Amino acid sequence: MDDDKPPRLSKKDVFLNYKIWLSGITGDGMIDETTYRLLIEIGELGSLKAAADVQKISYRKAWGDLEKAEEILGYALTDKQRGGKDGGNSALTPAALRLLEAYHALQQTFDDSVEEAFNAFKAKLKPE
Amino acid sequence: MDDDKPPRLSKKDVFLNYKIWLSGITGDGMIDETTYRLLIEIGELGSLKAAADVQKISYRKAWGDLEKAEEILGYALTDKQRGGKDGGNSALTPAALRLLEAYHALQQTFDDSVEEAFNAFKAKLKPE
DNA sequence: TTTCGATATGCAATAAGAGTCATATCGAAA
DNA sequence: TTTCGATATGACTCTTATTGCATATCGAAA
Repeated sequence: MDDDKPPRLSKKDVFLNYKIWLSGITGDGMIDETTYRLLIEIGELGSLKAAADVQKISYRKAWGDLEKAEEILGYALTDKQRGGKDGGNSALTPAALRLLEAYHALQQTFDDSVEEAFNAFKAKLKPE
Repeated sequence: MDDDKPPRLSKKDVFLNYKIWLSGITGDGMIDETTYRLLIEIGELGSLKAAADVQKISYRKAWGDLEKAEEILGYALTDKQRGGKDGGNSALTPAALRLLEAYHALQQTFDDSVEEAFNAFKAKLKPE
């Protein structure tokens, strides 16, 4: 009795959104999806500036986000070099790699439980 | 081997935060914790203004939030009366009651899975 | 020793969201 | 038919976040 019609999008469809982030006790600053992706790109491109460009956020913000992230955790996420022919570069620390992996797992867990919870939600709401 | 030391708070402790919300396809407006609590209070107090006051948000915002919520869902969450001796009043529709119940269950599911996921996260991060 | 481009950082300009203020509308009860 | 207080809504102000701009610093390679 399970019909497999593809779920049609109606103008009145409702979606569940969520956002998770890490913070320190002060609540000042956070490590969220933006920070996560920024770090991923830094690891990939070896440059904070390049990572900021790819993520389409200002270098100013990217730099600040990274600063906050390291402040919250209390340890460095990147090794940064200034100067040199190419102007400088940034690389992820081993700690950053662990963070990314753990954060990714966290997101995955959420994605899973979100879908499940949302299905239950819609089922409850359905009988208009 | 499980020592029951109360978890000490260090300046470098990290906390997991999350937020969930419902939205329509347009992404304009949302139904979140604020809306949820506002509706609860409306049901309790029979007045949007009173609910806004209790929640310590401006009537302007409360009204707008409610407007958006109903727009997203495509049906009324409140029956509103203007005029009369007491100036008017608001009451929840049966649909609103269902929404609140479903939303609450959604939050509950999250609260549970969050704690679990975060514990796993911290365990992964621990081996500094 | 000059050069080049990324890192580093302050600060003014903007944009987005929420709050404040003002004002209109409504209708049961006095 | 006057009154009172909540609903309704525009418009402006305030806050906070982000962008944008300017400017300094660094150091390997040419």
